Order: sequence, then C-alpha cells, then structure tokens
Amino acid sequence: MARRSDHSRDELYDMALTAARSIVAQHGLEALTARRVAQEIGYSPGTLYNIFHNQDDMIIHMNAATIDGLRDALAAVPLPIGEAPRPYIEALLSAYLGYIEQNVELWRALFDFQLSADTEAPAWYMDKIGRVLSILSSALAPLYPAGQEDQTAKDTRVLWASLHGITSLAVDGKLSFVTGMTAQEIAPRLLHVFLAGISSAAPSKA
Amino acid sequence: MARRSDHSRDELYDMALTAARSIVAQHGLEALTARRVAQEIGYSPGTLYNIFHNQDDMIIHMNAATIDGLRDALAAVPLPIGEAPRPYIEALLSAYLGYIEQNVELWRALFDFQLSADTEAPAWYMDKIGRVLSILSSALAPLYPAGQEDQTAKDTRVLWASLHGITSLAVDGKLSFVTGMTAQEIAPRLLHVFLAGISSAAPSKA
DNA sequence: CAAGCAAGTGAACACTGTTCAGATAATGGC
DNA sequence: GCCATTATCTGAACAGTGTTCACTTGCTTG
Repeated sequence: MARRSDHSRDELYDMALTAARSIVAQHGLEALTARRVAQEIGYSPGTLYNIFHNQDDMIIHMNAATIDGLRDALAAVPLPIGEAPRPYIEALLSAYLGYIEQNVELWRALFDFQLSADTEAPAWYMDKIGRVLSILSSALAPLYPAGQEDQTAKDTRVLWASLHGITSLAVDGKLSFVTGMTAQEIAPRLLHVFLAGISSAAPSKA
Repeated sequence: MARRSDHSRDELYDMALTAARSIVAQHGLEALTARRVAQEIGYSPGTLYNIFHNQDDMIIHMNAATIDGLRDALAAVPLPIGEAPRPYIEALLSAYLGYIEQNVELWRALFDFQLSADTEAPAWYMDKIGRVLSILSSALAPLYPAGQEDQTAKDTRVLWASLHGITSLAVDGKLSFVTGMTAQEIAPRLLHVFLAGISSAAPSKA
C-alpha cells in the first residue's frame, strides 16, 4: 500500500518527533532506532526518510524541541523589577536544574549527539541556543558596570559552560566518580563563588 | 589454527589496548570495532573475548590508560616550594589543557563512553580518578585556612566539574555553539574568577 | 608417543541505518 | 466516469555492528 494520506506531512513530522521524544525519554538515545519510531507511528522505516534527511536530522529536530523547552522554562521565571539581581539569577539556576532533572534523557541526548564531522548545525538551531543564552546574559548584566557588555557576554559563556560541566556529569551518572555531592549542591556553590569572583576581581586578566 | 602461543596473554592484552588506543586516537571512538582491533593485532574477533569480558571492558581499560596519562602529565608539573599557590595552579591548568589537546579523541572517549546501566566502575578505576583529584586538591589547599579540608575537597570537585564543562564542550566541537572563545581562553577566566571568589566569599552559603 | 586441554577461529544471530525498485492510492485532465 | 500521471509508502536488501560457541588445532603433560 502507498499514498495512504492518513496524515499530512506535518502530522507525520509531529508524530515521528513525539514518538522519538517518548522513546528517548523512556529508554535513552541508544533505544532510538528508525524501525522503532516507524513502528510506533504505524509506518515503515522508509517513510521516515521522506520526513527527515536521515537519523541525525531527526535527532537535531528532537534536540531543538528540548532547547525550546528550556527557554520556555527559563522565560517562565518571574523577573523582579528593580530588585537585586542575585535572587533572579538563583531562580534561573533552579529552573535550569529543574528542567534538566525532569528531562534527563532528552537532555543527555542533546549533548551526547554528535553531528557528523562534515555537516554543521543549521542556523535556526544556533538561533535557539542564542535565545537561551540571552536570558542568562541579561540576568548577569546588572552585575557589570555600563560599557562592560562584552565581558558580560563572555562571562555568561564561561559560567554556562561551567554549569554544563556539572549537569552533564550529573545526567551521565558520573558525578559519583568524583564526589558524593549532587548537582543541586555543586551548582549553587559554583554560582556563589563565581558571583563573588566577578564582584571582587578585575574584569579579566586574560 | 589454534593455540598459537605467538604471544602470551599479557602481550595480547597490551597489543589489543595499543591497537584500540591507536584506532581511537586516529579515528574516534565510533571507529573502534572488535573486528578492527582483531585485524590490527592479527587475531580473530573471538580472541578478544578471551582477553576482555566485552567491548565495554576493553574501553574501560583504554580509558584507565588515558587517566594515568593525565596523572603523569600533572605530576610532571614542578611544585614550587614555599611560593604563592596560584602559579602552580595555573601551571596545572595549562598541563591539563595541554594533555587534553594532545589526546583529543582519547579524552572524548573517556567521557563519551557510558557504562551500561547495571554495571558500575571497578574500584581500581575509581582509585585512578582519585589520584588525579588529589593532585588538584593539594594545589588548592594552601588557599584555605586550616580546618577547611572538607571545603577544599568540595571546591576541588566544583572547580574540576566546571573545567570539565569547558573542556568537554571544546573537544566535542560545541564551544562554537555558544562562543567564539577557545578553551584556552575560557578556562583561565574561570580559574581567575573562581580563585577570586573563594578568597572573598564566605566558605559556603549552601 | 598418546591423550587431554587450552587457545583461537569464524560462521552465525540478531540487530543497526539507509537505499530504492516496485506497488498503490490520490489527483488532474478529458 | 475514467484513465494517466504523480506522489507516497513499503519492505526486502546491503553492509555493517557486538557477541556467542561448536569446532579445530597446537601445545603440554603423563
């Protein structure tokens, strides 16, 4: 049989992505196979290649949804107007850790996945990442004097990359290789020390 | 043919591990297959299962060698007696980043590899990790007042996990997703801010 | 020198992503 | 209403993966 038109192309895309996210969320990225997604949506494996260029493409779209979810979670944190910046930053961190905790496997998939060497991430994907970073950056901005926007942007990346170390070790179950602490303990300590550091230190030595 | 005794069991182990490291260093972990290692050492795939329990076991041994190499690289950094602790810490960081840079693929393999859910890392493996951390910890110790050994140990883990975020993004080529900076720029900035932070901040808030 | 044992083999199994010739249902033209 | 075209979907096939295990073979001991 062919040309069933039970579903439009967009519906198929949504169904496939929903199935993929469900499989990964429940069983991890290694359980995500073309045949399994196909079976879950009631189509054959070949059909997936009408929707996605290949498996990498499917995973990229899945990961994009994970990034969007994070942005929504961070955007939902209320921004206290005119107050001290630190409670807001701490609330963002809490939302960040909470989102990861509730989406462990999808979060793992986001970073476990490696783009094949020759291809690079599409522009719309980079945009989504930028939107998340801009939330963090605007939260840090009040801590820097005017004219230090460049340092703010850089330190946002430094802080995020550092946090990512903690969370990625956590979701991979590797934090226990080095400590008995949890990400919920380590991350606030990093934030605390980091904020103290930028308040006391010269803009940058390097 | 069988029972060739061209090589002893230990020789076979060394040959297999050398071959594995060479394959990974040149072509990445995904190129590491049982058939390829077997071919490289001139034996059949089945023979590998006389040496290692399975592929995971082989990778663990390979990763252990990578950790040992890092420990050696860090231990080779001269410890300046009676001097300020920061230059030593910075030298350690430099050695750390240098080792990773010279062993990118092996380093990636170290963290890309996931132990299957039911098994856990052997004790001797954890010991090797501990030996690396103790070098870092003793470098940080002079910055803490006596009686703060617990905080020193914790902050060592906080700092290392943070650094790991930077280096893991770097070796995965994902630093470019968030910044144009390199690990060689970001890591010293983190160290700078972190050290400033622990000097100025209260021991811990959490 | 014979018997037994240990080491090595490689075909086989169940799985993977991906391709593509072929089948088929919806559509456009008359 | 019907036929030709076209877009869609299928599923067998291919080359690869880790792992197993009946079998062969060479060494070693009695």
